[in-house]
Amino acid sequence: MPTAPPSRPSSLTERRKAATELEIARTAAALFAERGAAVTAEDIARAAGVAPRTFYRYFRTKEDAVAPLLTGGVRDWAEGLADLAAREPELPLGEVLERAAREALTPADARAEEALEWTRGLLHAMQDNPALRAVWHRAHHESELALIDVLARTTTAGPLEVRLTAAAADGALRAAVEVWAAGETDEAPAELAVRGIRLVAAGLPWLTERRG
Amino acid sequence: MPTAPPSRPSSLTERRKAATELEIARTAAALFAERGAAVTAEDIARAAGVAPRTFYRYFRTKEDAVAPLLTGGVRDWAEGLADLAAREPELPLGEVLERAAREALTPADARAEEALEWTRGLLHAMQDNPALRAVWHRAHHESELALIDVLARTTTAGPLEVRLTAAAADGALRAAVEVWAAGETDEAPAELAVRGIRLVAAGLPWLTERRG
DNA sequence: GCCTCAATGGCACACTGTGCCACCTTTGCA
DNA sequence: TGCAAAGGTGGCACAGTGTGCCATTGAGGC
Repeated sequence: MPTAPPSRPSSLTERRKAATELEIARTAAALFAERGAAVTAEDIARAAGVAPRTFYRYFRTKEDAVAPLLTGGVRDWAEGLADLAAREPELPLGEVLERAAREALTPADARAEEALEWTRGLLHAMQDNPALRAVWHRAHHESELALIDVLARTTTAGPLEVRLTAAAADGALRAAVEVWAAGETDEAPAELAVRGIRLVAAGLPWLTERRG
Repeated sequence: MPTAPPSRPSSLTERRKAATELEIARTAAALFAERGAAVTAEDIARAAGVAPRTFYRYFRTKEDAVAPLLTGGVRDWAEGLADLAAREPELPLGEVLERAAREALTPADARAEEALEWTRGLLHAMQDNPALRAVWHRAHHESELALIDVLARTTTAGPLEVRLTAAAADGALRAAVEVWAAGETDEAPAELAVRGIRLVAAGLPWLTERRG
């Protein structure tokens, strides 16, 4: 999960802003994981050492505060695949999706590793916090839009096919992270995602097999 | 979209409650479609002829007010397929999904027809109203949970496969309704959904084909 | 060292959603 | 028919959310 392009050596002000944003995000994630939905924006602001008014300058809602830790992987994937699809016009789309997924879900540094660990706790906290889950869903919605855009430009598939493929591919990424976060497997998120994307491309045989 | 089991001949009080709920839902849908997100709970309440306090007895948030018109189809689908899977243990799961989808998305009466029409307007209003879109996504999240439950009980597929199938199948239903609502096709929602489910089961060839 | 500008925080405000209570209609029963 | 229990409704107060506006302060360019 690269999440940030090598982090250009920025000015003091910019570095402080980035540090504050990350501090708020960590604080919010910890509080949501610890106390569930019974956390106020003021709680987060105070614990992060900023004024409530400042908190809302960084994030539009209190749930949004966890986005930097929660949705980085999805964002990276959506951006990465658009780039890759343009850069390698020969590559089948399935492979574009796989490579971008592997890159986005393989932690590249300590920062990305930490975000992935927070993701685990946040996905758990979502179980009984709809507003928090909405952040997750919104990120995936945006990734779907990006996918629809790429598919519409690079295939001749019809509207249903395009939207369906976007939903299924994004669903594969989402399922991979959710299965990993639930502790239902030993595989790494990146491996799960690649496997999921291949399944989607090849078909789901247990839907056509006779049950019994 | 049956949405309501034949509507048992209820008491006066119950019929009034149902009428009030529907009136609020219609009012909310009309206001959201007309004015976007710039609608207050008080606006909806006043236009529907109830007190704000009463409004919040019917719905937890102002966006939830549109749920009876927006999410009926998805709910019917999720419930229908659980029933059907149990009732016809021989039927391949793909066919269970298809039949339930056809039933849930084929308007059964004027009430269902109306709801489907509102759905169109609401899906459009969602474009610039994240809170409204969250209602849509939450309904699909619940449908996914129902699907995961059915799949876990009736197949031997692993955790990734189960979650992935749930995401893809629900995604097919969602894509079908969204494509229809966007006016990108002449097909009916039910036909689109069935076609989508079959695609998911059989695989998506344009992901493996070489581009050009 | 000064000047500009952006980040911060305080304040007021509209709006959201809920607990509590008082009222009144419906409903069940004598 | 009369009456009491039950439940729907609405008013009120209140904690919390999110934003516009303005003063203060510290960083970065000259």
